[in-house]
Amino acid sequence: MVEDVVRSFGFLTLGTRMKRIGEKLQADTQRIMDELGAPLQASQYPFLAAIDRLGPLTVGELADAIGITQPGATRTVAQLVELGMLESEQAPDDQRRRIVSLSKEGRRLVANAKRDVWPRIREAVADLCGDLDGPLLDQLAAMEDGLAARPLQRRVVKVT
Amino acid sequence: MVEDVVRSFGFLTLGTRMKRIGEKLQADTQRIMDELGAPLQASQYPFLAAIDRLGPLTVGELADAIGITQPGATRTVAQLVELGMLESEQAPDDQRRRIVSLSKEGRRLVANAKRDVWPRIREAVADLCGDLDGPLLDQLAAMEDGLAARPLQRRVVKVT
DNA sequence: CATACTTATATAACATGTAATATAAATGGA
DNA sequence: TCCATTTATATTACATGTTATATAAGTATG
Repeated sequence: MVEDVVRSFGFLTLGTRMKRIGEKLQADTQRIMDELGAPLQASQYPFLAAIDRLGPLTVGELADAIGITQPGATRTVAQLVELGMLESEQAPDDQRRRIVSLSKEGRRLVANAKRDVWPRIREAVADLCGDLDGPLLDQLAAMEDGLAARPLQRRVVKVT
Repeated sequence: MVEDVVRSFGFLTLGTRMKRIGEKLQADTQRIMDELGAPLQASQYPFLAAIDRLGPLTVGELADAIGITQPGATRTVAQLVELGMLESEQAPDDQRRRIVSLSKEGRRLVANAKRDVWPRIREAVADLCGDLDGPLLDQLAAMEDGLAARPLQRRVVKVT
């Protein structure tokens, strides 16, 4: 076994390390959703959830709400419209803006996810890091060790 | 201002959020390095640092040490060889393995970075989150607020 | 009111990760 | 020893973020 230098370097490589943990969490989350029959990419759900929570939003507002750049939001919105989960229409007063809202199927998907999928993911992540405390680097180490010992999939309450 | 839903959703979107913070840290780190005249991408330094710390490594060992997949390591090693920072040679006993080591210029770059760049980055990140404590989500919020208030670049001790 | 600025979205080029698979070398058992 | 399996690296296709820039619509000023 080779030493994990990104862990050893501490604050110097914190960005790399947080990105790496985030990607691992997203990948595990994706597997949980696949098992539960959720038909989208994990990265696409924040768009549905944001509109479900805040109501119809423009592309720029979605980018802000999700914390990515506008071109990223434009692309994912286009994918979700293509998949029939979102609808977008020109704003009546300002032809530059596009108002993005949930389609009927999008609303159905969100309702199912809220009932069957999101609570389980929340619990699994809480199982991993809900009780953590102390310095940041220690918590990150605990998360990495915890994921290695038992990935998120095995922390999900079984579907009966 | 639109609500930051990734923050609001807590554990449900933790992966997205950690990835987002990691990317921001990397981007800020990149800017610091650019200002300090370090000529590589932030994501390439872990390769140099790993070999500096552990000695010559194979591609697979580098991937393990840095925590990425082997194809990612193969690509970055190829870039750094192309840039003249790394050298790779076939292992004498096993023609499949490539032993990757620092070139003369790579060693010079690491020496400079260790003296002038890495300590400053470490300090800047420590300034952001060295004193954090408590639950993970609170610490992440503090990091996001801290970065928004004063990016890493402005936490670097000025070069005299 | 025409022209210059600003704003919202789209597009292009690129960075950096992944998974799946190809290729070549080493290894082990009939 | 030969062939099947395993292992190490390379390649391909793709996901998802970025920055820079184009385009089109709104706004404001001479």
